[in-house]
Amino acid sequence: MTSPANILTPVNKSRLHEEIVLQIQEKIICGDLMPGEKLPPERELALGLNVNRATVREALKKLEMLGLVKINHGDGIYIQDYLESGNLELLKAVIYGNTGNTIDIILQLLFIRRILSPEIAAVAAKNRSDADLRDLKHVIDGGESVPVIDADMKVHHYIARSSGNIPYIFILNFFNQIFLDYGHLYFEDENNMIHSRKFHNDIYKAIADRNEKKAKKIMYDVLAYTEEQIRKKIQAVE
Amino acid sequence: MTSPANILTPVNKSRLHEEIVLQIQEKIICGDLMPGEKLPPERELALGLNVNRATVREALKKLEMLGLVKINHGDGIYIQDYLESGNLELLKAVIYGNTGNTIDIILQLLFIRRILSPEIAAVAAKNRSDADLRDLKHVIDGGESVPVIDADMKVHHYIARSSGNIPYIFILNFFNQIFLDYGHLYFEDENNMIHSRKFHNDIYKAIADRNEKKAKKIMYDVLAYTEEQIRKKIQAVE
DNA sequence: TATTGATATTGGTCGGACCATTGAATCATT
DNA sequence: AATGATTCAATGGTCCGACCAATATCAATA
Repeated sequence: MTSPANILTPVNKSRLHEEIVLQIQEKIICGDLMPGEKLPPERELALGLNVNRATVREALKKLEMLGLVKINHGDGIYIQDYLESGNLELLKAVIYGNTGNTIDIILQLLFIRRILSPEIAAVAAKNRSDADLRDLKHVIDGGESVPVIDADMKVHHYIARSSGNIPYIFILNFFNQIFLDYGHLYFEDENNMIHSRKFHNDIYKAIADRNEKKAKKIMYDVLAYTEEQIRKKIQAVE
Repeated sequence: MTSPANILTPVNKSRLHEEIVLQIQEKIICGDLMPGEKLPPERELALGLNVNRATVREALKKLEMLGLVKINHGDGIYIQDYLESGNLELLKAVIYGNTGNTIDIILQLLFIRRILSPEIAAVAAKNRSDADLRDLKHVIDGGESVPVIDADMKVHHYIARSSGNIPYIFILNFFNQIFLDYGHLYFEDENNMIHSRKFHNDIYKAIADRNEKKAKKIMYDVLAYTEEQIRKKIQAVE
């Protein structure tokens, strides 16, 4: 389980424009730059940041995509209200930033998942094709060779695919990206690992049997359990 | 309601790099470019597309953010499996593209909203502050002067804020961006407009009274109604 | 007063250069 | 033969300076 790679933390080989993104992002999220405010022109920004204009532009492009700024050709660059225009990519920045409310957001994310995923599991039980079922089985049969957290992510992914609900697949991608970094809070406990393995088998059976209600209940139970475990873990830390 | 602007369709003043994004995006989504495949180097792409390398880079930057490609310094650019790495921004491309499944995705989106939003409404009734309530009232009191669809979006937005659930706010932003373009399917009917106005008042009262169950039910009912109306509208078209 | 048109500002694109990282081939060491 | 170090070519990242294109501003005009 604890492979050598797990004790290492990736070095920060940030690109230059990434650093600029972070810097401006920070200022917007913490309120130094308010919605409606106009940013200095690219040329000035480049001068002030002591980088080339092309680099500034790459950064601005990303900020625009995050919903943090609006770029108007011939006019200028304006700060947007990210609560109205921000997307889930931006939420990552909020989570990984040092805004102090990371834990709250994780719990809110778990709440959303607990509401949404059981219903999707039911749809999956109804709509799944035989090919879907085979993919799901393949993941579960991977067994002990693959880390539980990876298997778990894939199980959810294939359930999503089975449901056929495209938007949910993309929302789930976001969940998974986050839980990749915070999943250890749950999976570092041996009992929870066993619990999840059992969940994988149980929900597979329910989906195979096309038992919608059972799939829904199994999904709800495991997510409620997960949520509770993480809550406890957090409280223990505080 | 039908202001002059509504009968006009915005001219396509697409930036050059946007066009490149669309072109490559299309090839990836339709399967011409498969996951794992390596894209030609930037210099070659620029040559082939007959544009400057800087322009290609801006396009690639966006494709990377959409989760469509992975850029490795010193190595190259690889196509990713967007079903595993794509985010909601990419979903927009799928919706507005000509993949033929737009309507299905809209209905799936409505499904998710119907599951999620009532629960959020309940939380909002519990957590709302007096300031939240004032904002909500302000939108509703805007009355006939503002188009129903705008008021409706804002009502949902302020309910989201009242709930305090940050991730939901960002997911809702996505919903709203889509419904801005497809909301006419619902709001072009006079009865539906009246229905929505009533909904605004009803849910305001429930939230003001901190009546969680009522807020949840009111939200569920209106979303179920909306969904049904849009379903009918679609079937009528076909 | 309202419209038009010139001008300045600002984002978008260009071409060409050099830097930084990676991967593969080569060579040296054991 | 296997392993590690070196070199080199390919490729993304950054830089510079120039010009194009859209927009805002304001003076000139009807």
